[in-house]
Amino acid sequence: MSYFDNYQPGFSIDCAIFGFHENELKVLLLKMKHSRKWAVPGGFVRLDEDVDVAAVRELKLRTGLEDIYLEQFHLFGKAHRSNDEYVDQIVKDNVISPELDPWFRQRFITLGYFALVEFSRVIPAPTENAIVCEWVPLSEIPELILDHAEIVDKALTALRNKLRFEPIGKELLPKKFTMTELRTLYETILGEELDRRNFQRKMLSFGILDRLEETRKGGAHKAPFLYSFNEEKYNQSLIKGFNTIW
Amino acid sequence: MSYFDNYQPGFSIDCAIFGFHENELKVLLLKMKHSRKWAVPGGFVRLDEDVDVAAVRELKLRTGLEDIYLEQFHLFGKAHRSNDEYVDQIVKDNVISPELDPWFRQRFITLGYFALVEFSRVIPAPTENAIVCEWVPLSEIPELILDHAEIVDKALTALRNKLRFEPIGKELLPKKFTMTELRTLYETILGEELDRRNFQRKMLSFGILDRLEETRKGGAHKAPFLYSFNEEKYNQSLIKGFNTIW
DNA sequence: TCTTCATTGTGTCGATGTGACATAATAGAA
DNA sequence: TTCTATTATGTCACATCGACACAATGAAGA
Repeated sequence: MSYFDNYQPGFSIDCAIFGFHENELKVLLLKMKHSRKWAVPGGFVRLDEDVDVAAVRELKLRTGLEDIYLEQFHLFGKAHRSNDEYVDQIVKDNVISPELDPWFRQRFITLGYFALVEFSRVIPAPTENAIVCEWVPLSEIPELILDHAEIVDKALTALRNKLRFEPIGKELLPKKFTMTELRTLYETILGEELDRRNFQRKMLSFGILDRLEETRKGGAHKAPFLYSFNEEKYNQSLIKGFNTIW
Repeated sequence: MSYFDNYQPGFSIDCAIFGFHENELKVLLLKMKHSRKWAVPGGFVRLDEDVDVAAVRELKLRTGLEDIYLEQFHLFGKAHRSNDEYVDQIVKDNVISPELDPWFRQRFITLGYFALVEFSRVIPAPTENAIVCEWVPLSEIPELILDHAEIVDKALTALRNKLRFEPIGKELLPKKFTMTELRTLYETILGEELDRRNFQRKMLSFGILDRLEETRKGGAHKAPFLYSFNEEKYNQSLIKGFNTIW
């Protein structure tokens, strides 16, 4: 049985998986131990499998999580985005077995997904010994294979755009969080500072947060309230969007 | 030479082409003369061709236009969105030649594009005798093949979302237009009425319109000013977006 | 225990934007 | 000339926004 009998030919999916930790936005990357370049997790689509289901399967494989926020953002379809030099290299590096050579020499197009996950729930666990799988801060992205740098870049842009019009955070933060943690997440994604007080006012006005009775103690300062997302209202906002011009 | 030697296997593109005419949003549909169901224009991607280029090629084929606004909006990848019953039917209807039977029996995924065109520039011209090609108002969409109803539906949603955050209209209206025509376009896409006076104020505040000296005479009423889009400022707004929450 | 410090919660104020509506202008029809 | 439909522009109360002041408070240190 060959890949050609089981998988959608010339088509792959790639996932930019984002997590938030220590005030940094990180992306999950992997590479073969002995190869130099990294890649975003990706895979192929079984012939009898929905494309979106294949993406969930790949995510589950890499993160162990199933209930993940996942969204298509772009199809990368340049004629020569994959090429023989690349395949020569991965053959030489024993990244793939020789039987797979013809499969990888197809012209490939890939569908990009971005995923948002709660950092602490994921322990990057290589599924094979030869694979390294790590959270990498966006500021320290190493050299990536093929057009994967563009994939990460476009995924981040898609995430930013999403943030501008919809609530985000339920997937990236723990259940309970402080307003400062939420704001820092926004600042990190947007790459700019936001006024602490105005952010709080605006965010609360959306009505998607519940303020809990608890506070988070531990710092040499006033203990901040903890908040959680109100599932129902959060989902309503997702549908309607926040701020529409018209 | 077979399709298998020349085209990306199991992959197609489909375009929902929108035009605006007589205060209605219309979509370009086509069908074989003797078949019952309609379809949105689509095609295959040559093995050495960028996917986006294939979409432009298909659009040029159907509309004669090359400088068209075109945007990917979704990949339709359900495992059984195409099926044998469908292929049986198009074979029976002589829509395809028998040699193409195996090609069409592949599992197909399709990338949806939506396109915005100035209605008057397009004369729907069937490229073959057996094909009917028509502008159809959104309110009168006939029965469509496969999941093409979903494709049109999702394309419209994408168009609406776009309208909410970016200027739209340059591609759908003639060079010169009245404020009422622009507003009607917005109302049509959004499916709701907008206050005439507030729309004008807001639209002008974006600074992407130039008011011309001319007016459009012809009605039994005050002649409205004509406007045109200011290319430079229009494109700036496209990049920055209009109204961002943060 | 009292003071100090860092950070949070809440409020204020002027500028700007928004929704609802009034009024004036005008091309063509009656 | 008058009437009518439609456009152009203005008004006004109110909401929202950005910038900032100040009080509250949990913990550390004197």
